[in-house]
Amino acid sequence: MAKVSFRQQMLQAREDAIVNAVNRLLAEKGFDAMTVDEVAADVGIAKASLYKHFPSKEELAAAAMVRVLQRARAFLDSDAVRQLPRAADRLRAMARWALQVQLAGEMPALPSQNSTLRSALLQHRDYLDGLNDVSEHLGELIVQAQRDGDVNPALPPELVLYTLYALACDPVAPLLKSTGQYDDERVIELVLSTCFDGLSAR
Amino acid sequence: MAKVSFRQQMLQAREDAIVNAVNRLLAEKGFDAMTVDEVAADVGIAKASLYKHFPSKEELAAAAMVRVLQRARAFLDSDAVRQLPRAADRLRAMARWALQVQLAGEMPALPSQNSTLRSALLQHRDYLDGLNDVSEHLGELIVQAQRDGDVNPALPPELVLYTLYALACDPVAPLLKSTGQYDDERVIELVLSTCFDGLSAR
DNA sequence: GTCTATAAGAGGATAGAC
DNA sequence: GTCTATCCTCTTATAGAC
Repeated sequence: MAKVSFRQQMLQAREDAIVNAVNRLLAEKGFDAMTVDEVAADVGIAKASLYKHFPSKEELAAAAMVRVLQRARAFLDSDAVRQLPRAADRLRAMARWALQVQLAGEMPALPSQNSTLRSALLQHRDYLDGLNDVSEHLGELIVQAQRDGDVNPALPPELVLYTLYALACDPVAPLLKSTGQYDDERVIELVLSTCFDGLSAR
Repeated sequence: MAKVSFRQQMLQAREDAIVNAVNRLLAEKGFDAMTVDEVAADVGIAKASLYKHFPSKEELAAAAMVRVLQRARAFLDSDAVRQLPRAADRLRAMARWALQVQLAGEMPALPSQNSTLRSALLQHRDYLDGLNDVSEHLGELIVQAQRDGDVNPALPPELVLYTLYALACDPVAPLLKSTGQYDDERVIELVLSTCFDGLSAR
């Protein structure tokens, strides 16, 4: 009994290491440029061993996406967020979190265009569940923030949702950081400002 | 003399057709998913013939990027834009133009991450010249709009520039259009609103 | 479950005839 | 400059021994 549990722990640890590597590589170079050989080398095992854990490259990417969605959900449920009184503050905290993850090189990037990966993900139960879960949670916050008069009620909630998702993938924050003029915190403040307050003067 | 000119015209027309196909395919599926075979099939010539015109896949993509930058520059120089009194209005017109091109499926998409293409483009004279040309032009408009008090002067001009570039590549507008609830014009108005006025209520 | 070795195929690029 | 046919590399995926 204890032996089985131990083996499962080892298995879990190994798969965590794999997903970590995939996550990092997806953030760094994207799905197409990431090769399974690289993942194997990064984890330090043979490629064939990888395929014992995950049946395809698409499943590898899906696992990374599922995990980042879980992280997002966990952050939404965290005390740090729930203590914030206004829904708009919680949305902003979420956006800040996504930018932090992105600047840390841990935001796996999917091709926004149609691809083999996109169609694979759209049939992936865990991924869809995770995406729906986060989207519904955010959707409620958006509607609430609009009721509170904090988020522009003239905007369709889907637009607000899409805009927040886009924030996490946009190259703006990394580009701004790459100029070397601002530290991470300043970059995040600036990008949040353009997103929530717009480019126009107020 | 006339014969040579005619041949050059034919050559030019053929290369235009190629760049058109590349542009459309880049917009539809991106650089990695686009194959040279597809381009050749789309143009209606053999792949080997393609390589007589452009020496590599990267050069094909670069040609498409150069042309869209030329189109952007031409729009900036057009009467429709120059007649606008305020720099901020000209920036908004530019953003609107980019969204129209994107919704028309004519905005070639580059991988924002590092890739073979990115390094190739960074050594491509015509591309860099075109990009600098447009960026400088936009940069002047941004600074002027900030002086006018129309664009938030607290934002670094590079951030405004990057944000405008990101607008043209973001999946937000196509996604919103795909819901089928809004026509192109409405989608563009909504996205422009989030970009310039932000998500927060004013 | 881990390895080495290899199959299988896609896709960028080229040879050579016309 | 256009074609057909081919090369060759890279990459996903698997076979089979341990």
